[in-house]
Amino acid sequence: MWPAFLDRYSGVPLYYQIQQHLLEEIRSGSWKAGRAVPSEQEIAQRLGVSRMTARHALKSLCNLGAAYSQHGKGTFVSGLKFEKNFRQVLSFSEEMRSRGTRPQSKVLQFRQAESDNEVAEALHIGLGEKVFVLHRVRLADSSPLCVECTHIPVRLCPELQKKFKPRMSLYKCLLENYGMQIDFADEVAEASLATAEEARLLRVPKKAPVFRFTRTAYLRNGKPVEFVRSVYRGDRCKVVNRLSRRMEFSGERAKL
Amino acid sequence: MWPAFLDRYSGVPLYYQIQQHLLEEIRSGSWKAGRAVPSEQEIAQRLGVSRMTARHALKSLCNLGAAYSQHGKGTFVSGLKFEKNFRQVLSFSEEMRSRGTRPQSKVLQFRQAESDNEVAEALHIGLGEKVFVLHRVRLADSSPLCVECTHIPVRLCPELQKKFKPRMSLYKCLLENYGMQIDFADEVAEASLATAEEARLLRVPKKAPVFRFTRTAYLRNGKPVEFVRSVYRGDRCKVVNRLSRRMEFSGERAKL
DNA sequence: AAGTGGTCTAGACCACTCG
DNA sequence: GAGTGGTCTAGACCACTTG
Repeated sequence: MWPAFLDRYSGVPLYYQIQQHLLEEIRSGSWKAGRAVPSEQEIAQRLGVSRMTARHALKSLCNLGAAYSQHGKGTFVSGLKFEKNFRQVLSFSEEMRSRGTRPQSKVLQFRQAESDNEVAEALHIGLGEKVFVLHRVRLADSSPLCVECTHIPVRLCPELQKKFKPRMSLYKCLLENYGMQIDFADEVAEASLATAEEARLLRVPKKAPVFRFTRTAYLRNGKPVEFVRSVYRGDRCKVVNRLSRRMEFSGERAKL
Repeated sequence: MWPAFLDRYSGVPLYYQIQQHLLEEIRSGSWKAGRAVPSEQEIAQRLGVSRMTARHALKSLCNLGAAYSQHGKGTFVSGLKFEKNFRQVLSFSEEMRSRGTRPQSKVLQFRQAESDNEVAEALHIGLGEKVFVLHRVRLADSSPLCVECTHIPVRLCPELQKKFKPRMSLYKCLLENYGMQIDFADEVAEASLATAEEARLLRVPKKAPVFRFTRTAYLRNGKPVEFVRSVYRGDRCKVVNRLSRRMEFSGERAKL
């Protein structure tokens, strides 16, 4: 069926090479939705790996959503479209570029301030603790898309005002200067109407529909590093999400 | 440190018993954020299980977001709050009950129709193929929250009009009569203003802010079974999401 | 009965981190 | 160098599905 494509000396994990190979068959459309993927035993025999390694490859494939397993039956190609944009935590610049539009921003303010109640709670810091406040208008292809107000504890990145240049990506700046990598974020969206001030900045009529977001971004260890309030033009953006019905991620049964 | 709590004859997987035990320590607050969780070897030795089983337990704990691993350092308690409502695919009834409010709905229409372009594409059926159309106003504590228009292919559940009673949960009906269990859904939200008709049904002023959703719900194998258009009152709901920055789920490196 | 995925074992070598 | 997680092996038994 397949040639032996494994390279045992490349340093790339075997299970990952296998997963990528299977993924390629699925993405290319060679294997239709519902078709059985080779079983653990078949992979193990054909490729000369242990069954646990074959299993690892299949499980990782399922975790990607490309396939699903049924106890006693087999593992099957899922009917998902891969072209879909799965939503991720992207910085504004990343998000715009991934859509093929040119990101820009105009800094309205960049100052230190004391955290208010909402900010302190979101960032797990004391009420009144110093935070940087970065207030920006964000543009896509030279036309305003949103107004953003970012809060970051001063304690986490003391020299930020010197390190950060208006043109650069804030996330890149945090990573390169402080080793802080954003891993996930919690976001709350509300449907609302633009205030007079917002309407002016966004160049929309007063009381135009807008999204009002708050977002808290975390490191991998769960520590919050950024809290953002933003207002997006309703006519220029949609919020896309994938909701899971499973309580767990990869086949676990835990109740949280 | 711990007594031997494993029951090898209960039928409950060992890794799962271990995971639950660790989770309990974390949820109860006995183990603070950042604290090292027992290592794979330590668990294996103390509980008399193989290292792979201990590893499985820790990995599943990480997949839940309760901990995170660092190569060469250890596994640590994450700083996440568990009380947070992770968003799931819930039927309207489930979602309302989970918030402690009483769900109701008023059926405006329940008929067969031919799929339009958007419906056909979302449900992967032919243009014009028969679908059930269920048009409802949804109430929470006797006050209107949203207007919903659900589309389901007739082919998937031919007798639905006989099986479904206005008071029951549609998801429960699909599960009990057709064995179809919704597993996940893709949702698109827009910020918009209520039309005159919507305003009347929702009992809000004309041009009040609303969310406009479309939602496609899928089975575990990726087959779409339901497409919903809905309009929610902006003053009575928020959209909460957790965004991931990882491309993968459980530590994989695949690019999709 | 045969094939499948789910769990488990008892080892092994490696890369990484830290003192 | 000691401890950690990441990968891998070659077996094993089980529960589940299907013919």
